Amino acid sequence: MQIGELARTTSTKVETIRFYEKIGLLPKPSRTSGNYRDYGSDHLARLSFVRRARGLGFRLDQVRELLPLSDDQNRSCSAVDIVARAHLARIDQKIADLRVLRYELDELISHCRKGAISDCRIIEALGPPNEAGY
Amino acid sequence: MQIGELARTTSTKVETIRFYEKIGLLPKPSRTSGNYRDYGSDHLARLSFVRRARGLGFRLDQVRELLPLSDDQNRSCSAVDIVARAHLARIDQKIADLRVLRYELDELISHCRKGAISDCRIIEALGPPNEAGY
DNA sequence: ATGCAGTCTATAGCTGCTATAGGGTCAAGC
DNA sequence: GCTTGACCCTATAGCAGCTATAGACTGCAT
Repeated sequence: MQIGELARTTSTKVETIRFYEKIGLLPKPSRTSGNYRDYGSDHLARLSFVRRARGLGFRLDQVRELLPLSDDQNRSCSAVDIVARAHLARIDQKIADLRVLRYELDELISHCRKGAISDCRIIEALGPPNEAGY
Repeated sequence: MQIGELARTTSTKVETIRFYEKIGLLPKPSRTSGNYRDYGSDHLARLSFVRRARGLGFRLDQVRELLPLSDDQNRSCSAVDIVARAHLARIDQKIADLRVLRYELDELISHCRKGAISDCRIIEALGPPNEAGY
């Protein structure tokens, strides 16, 4: 299986696969006589793992943490659980942050609509501390 | 006012201010005899604007869009409104995406807890499409 | 033989900073 | 007058996580 096919089956760009190889996230595959990368099912499995983990928002260093755990199926669950829970906490924090942001922005927009054209609340709120009180 | 003071009053790092200047987000200030940057209230106002907008999650190119609008107070509100609403929509989308993510991850974790040590659902779910059905 | 899709390496670019190296400036204290 | 220390200067490289480019080769069909 050459790189393009692997890319298609995992919805990954070719360059990304080569990038993962370069940073050691994917093992170097064997090469054909024409120096083309030749992948097997083990590469597919590993890349799928990486992509799924990335899709769940894990950062590359966390994926790196999870990878060896995926190898020995025994006793790994608790270790995985720790990483996953930490990640969940970060996601919750991010959601909370975005909600605050959303609220603030929504406030600004609704004031903008109500206000006269000449005094835009958004612009005002974005001004310096001493000019626009907030 | 030199750069350190401007940095402190706007909670910005000195390097960030110089960076903003380099990319043309802040106008070049005059220099003292010793080649130190010398800022005035206009710089303070503009940097405050940039930082507030960034704090609301606007990207730098959006801040660039908003900046000229902040200059002419008349007729700008609707233009600002458009940018702000687009930003709000993106935030909503991001929150929705994170919620889906959160749910998926939570599912995995709870199954992991319930399951036996040897079959970790998280690892399983991260496997390739043909090995772990999902 | 030629064309074209696919692959190769190496390198630079993206966003939004942050950090480093290696120097200059300025006010205070001895 | 000289040093110390805090501040400032420029230029450059680095971070994540890719993405894009240049310039060359391979492999298959016509």
